[in-house]
Amino acid sequence: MITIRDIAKQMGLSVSTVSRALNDNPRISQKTRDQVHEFANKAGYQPNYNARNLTNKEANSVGVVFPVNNRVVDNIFYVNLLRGINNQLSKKNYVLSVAIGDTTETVIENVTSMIKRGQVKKFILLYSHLNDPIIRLLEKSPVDFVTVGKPTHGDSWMYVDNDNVKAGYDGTKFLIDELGCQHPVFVESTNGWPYEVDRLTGYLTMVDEAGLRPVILSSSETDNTETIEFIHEHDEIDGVLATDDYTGLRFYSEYRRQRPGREVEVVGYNASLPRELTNEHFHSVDLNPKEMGRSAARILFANETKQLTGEQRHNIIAHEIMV
Amino acid sequence: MITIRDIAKQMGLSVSTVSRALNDNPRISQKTRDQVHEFANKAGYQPNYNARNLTNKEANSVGVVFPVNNRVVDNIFYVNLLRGINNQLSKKNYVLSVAIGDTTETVIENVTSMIKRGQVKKFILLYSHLNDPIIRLLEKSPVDFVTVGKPTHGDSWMYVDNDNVKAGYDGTKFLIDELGCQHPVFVESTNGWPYEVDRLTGYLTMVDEAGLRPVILSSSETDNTETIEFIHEHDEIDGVLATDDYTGLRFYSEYRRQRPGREVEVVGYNASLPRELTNEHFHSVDLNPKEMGRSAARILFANETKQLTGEQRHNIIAHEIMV
DNA sequence: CTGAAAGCGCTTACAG
DNA sequence: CTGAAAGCGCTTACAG
Repeated sequence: MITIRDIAKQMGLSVSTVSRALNDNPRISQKTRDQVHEFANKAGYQPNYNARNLTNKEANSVGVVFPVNNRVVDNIFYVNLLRGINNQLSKKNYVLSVAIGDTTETVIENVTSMIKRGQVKKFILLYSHLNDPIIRLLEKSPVDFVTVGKPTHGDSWMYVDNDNVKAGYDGTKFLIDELGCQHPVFVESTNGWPYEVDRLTGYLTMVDEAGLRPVILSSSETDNTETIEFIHEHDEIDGVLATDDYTGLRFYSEYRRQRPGREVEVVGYNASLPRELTNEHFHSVDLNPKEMGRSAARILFANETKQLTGEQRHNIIAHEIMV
Repeated sequence: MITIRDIAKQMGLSVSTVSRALNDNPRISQKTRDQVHEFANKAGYQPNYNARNLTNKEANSVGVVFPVNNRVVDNIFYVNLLRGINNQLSKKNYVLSVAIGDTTETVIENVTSMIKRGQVKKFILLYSHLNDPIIRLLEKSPVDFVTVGKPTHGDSWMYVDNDNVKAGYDGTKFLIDELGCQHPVFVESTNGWPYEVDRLTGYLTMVDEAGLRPVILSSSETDNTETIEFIHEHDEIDGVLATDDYTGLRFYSEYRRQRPGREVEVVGYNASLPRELTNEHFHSVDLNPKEMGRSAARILFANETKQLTGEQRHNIIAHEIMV
């Protein structure tokens, strides 16, 4: 691999001049800068980042932390986040380092060594859980981080998120206005994730605006007796706003099993199911994870240039209903 | 962050001695080594890898390359590969750097800079495509790499894979022996991936052994008229061996649509669908991606210690039928 | 506008 | 068994 020293020697310049030229230091004449850049490009020069990071006490790497547990259907969301993040990192000559493991302990160790080794000073968490030990660790470390999903309360740290109240509202509106539902039920998981609470708020607002009656079902992933009971007790249901596609599809399957021949319209979230696995009664709100990833990376870099404050410390990404 | 120099000063030793002690150099007395290790541990010392890599001309990072295009359902497979890979990398104090992008050009650029910057000297490709430009690039670069999936022909490079002939055989056997199918059809994608060819071989062998008649359907992802025709022409079909879950579920859905009230048993591959999205007639062969990831990383490190040859250059991971 | 020198935190040949 | 010194490839204060 060619070094700055090689360039200097071949161009009859000093190492310092070449370094400054490559970094576009105004103290070097425009002419020299241009010449050096051209030479470097032709020679396919790339700075050795181990050296550069060592001198600058920097790290051209962003640590991307996966949640410990995740469901099969969520993976498309995470991979699209990766796509968005890396899209930005490449431009900045940064590398995307993932921290992923089966237990919280493994991930903590992983993250700790990334920091202590001086290899990572910026992190993106692909989730935002209450009392998450990784978040606590990052808070007291000399690093920057952004979560995907807002903090459970307050604006304690930087994040990207969707407007989940609006996403709940829009999904419900779609059920009522576009699909003609008169009795949409809100189906949530039993986890009580913050985004579920927000989508519920949006649902309630829209249902109220439409003069309809709200109905809520908490659907356990392991036990569907409650769901079955619910379906039998609520003959009127003609639409479902589910907090995610998986929950929606679980309800839908059970519904079809319990009431053969009848239909409900379903709106879920995440665009996480291939079209072929569902049918025309199934809709999804795409949260645009790729854009969320991009945005997360942008915030991280913006905060480096100049400490962000208030509103600048988070970004809300638009969602889109996939008909 | 504490450095080797800090330890040296505080222990009244020289920097060289501390360095050697930490690297367990036998030229340092066991006693000193122990003392240094203990001190370092207590102090939470972690070597600065930028410095270490610079001196050793190494890179404690493995580049993990995602395929450019992938289907929604494949992501669980990739994320599990990541889990397995990182499980090994953590032990070796290596970091997992992902290369992911929307176009081949982006990914090539990504990989090229990783190499030229001296940041990555080992790669794992999460796929193995014929005439893949990334593979060609890695072949002529001074790096090691392992693919997930065997080369299209020969043993040109290191890889991990499943025994897909056996996986095809076992899946078919399961349909016939356990589920009592007499007319299992082999459903493949129109891509002709190498693993599909192998699974077909296994299918044909088993069908032959059972004295049954083989039937093959190539099912396009975009146009299912052929599939529909096929279903109507083949009244006898009572089982499906699909080259992946997605293909299997697509066929199943179409089958149910075309022949309401009738059932077929389906065996797919990859364990990529949540249980709730399918039913008791749907089965999947789990290819154990996490173990594949682990194994890929192991090969990479083994090859560093001592150039692997022949059989050592690949690893076949066992599969398992999820009933 | 350009250069010589020091330093980032490591490792290792050379010396004792 | 231990240490002083050079060097990995960069950047930047200091000097001219």
